[in-house]
Amino acid sequence: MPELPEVESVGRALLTNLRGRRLTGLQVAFPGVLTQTPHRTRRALVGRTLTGLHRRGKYLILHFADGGGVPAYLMIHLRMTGQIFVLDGYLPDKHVHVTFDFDGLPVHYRDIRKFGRLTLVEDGVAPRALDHVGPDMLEVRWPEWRERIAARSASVKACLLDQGIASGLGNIYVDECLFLAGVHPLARPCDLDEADLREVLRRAKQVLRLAIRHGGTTFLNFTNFVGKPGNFRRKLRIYGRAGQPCRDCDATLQKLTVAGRTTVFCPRCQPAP
DNA sequence: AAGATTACCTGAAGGC
DNA sequence: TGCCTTCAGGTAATCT
Repeated sequence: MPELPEVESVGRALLTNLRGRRLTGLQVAFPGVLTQTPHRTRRALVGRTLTGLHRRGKYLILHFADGGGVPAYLMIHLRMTGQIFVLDGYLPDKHVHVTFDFDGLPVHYRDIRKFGRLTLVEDGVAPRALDHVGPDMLEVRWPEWRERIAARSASVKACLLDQGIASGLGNIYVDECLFLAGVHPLARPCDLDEADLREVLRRAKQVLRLAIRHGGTTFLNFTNFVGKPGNFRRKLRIYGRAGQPCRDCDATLQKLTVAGRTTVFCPRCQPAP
């Protein structure tokens, strides 16, 4: 399940391998993952050069220029099962929906559950399409964090999953973050003191940076640009470990549903609000 | 009007 | 070599 670190990992590889390359073709097997028709997408992008890329939360924004006019952008969100990769001798299966031809180098978009989207932005203002997305979690500083979250009365877990408050965390890293911060997932930000809110932000950034260094987490089917799984899974402190002992205090980790998601926490390290 | 719930998809896993 | 149910979780749309 790609969250910020997995998207970052894919983005870095895309930039390294494709910057300066010209898009010479675009094959679309399943148009549903595109926000515009294959014809329009092709017309907007084919012939242009990939000149840059940036990431906000779980979104990747690819910059395409043609040496003069208004640049075009392709915003990519992998949602649950999206993958972008290059593999030597790879034969696309039924889950490969789009293949980019970068001057002879095939780049595949594969997505088993078809939740992901490739959004074409032609007017040169890609950020406007991200207006509903909050700042990247790694960019948020304490004063902004306090302003955005302190008054909330939803569970802190729901707030961390809300990409409009800050973007990048998903279910795995939210649980890791709250465990490290010693904060119960059902606690409400409006009831927490500033030290706890500060700690939640600090731990969120810490776990994201650590996961980036390890190439992300592979739980089901995340693979990086060259088809390799991430290495962070063995570092996970509690995600997927309900019923097992806490690595810090030996208490039995518990499971409950918060904000509609499976949630694991330590009843001793994260006392009930 | 914020917070909660459901729809979108497919595949894996478990019960019988 | 089956059938059915449940689960996985990011986001948009829909509810209360």
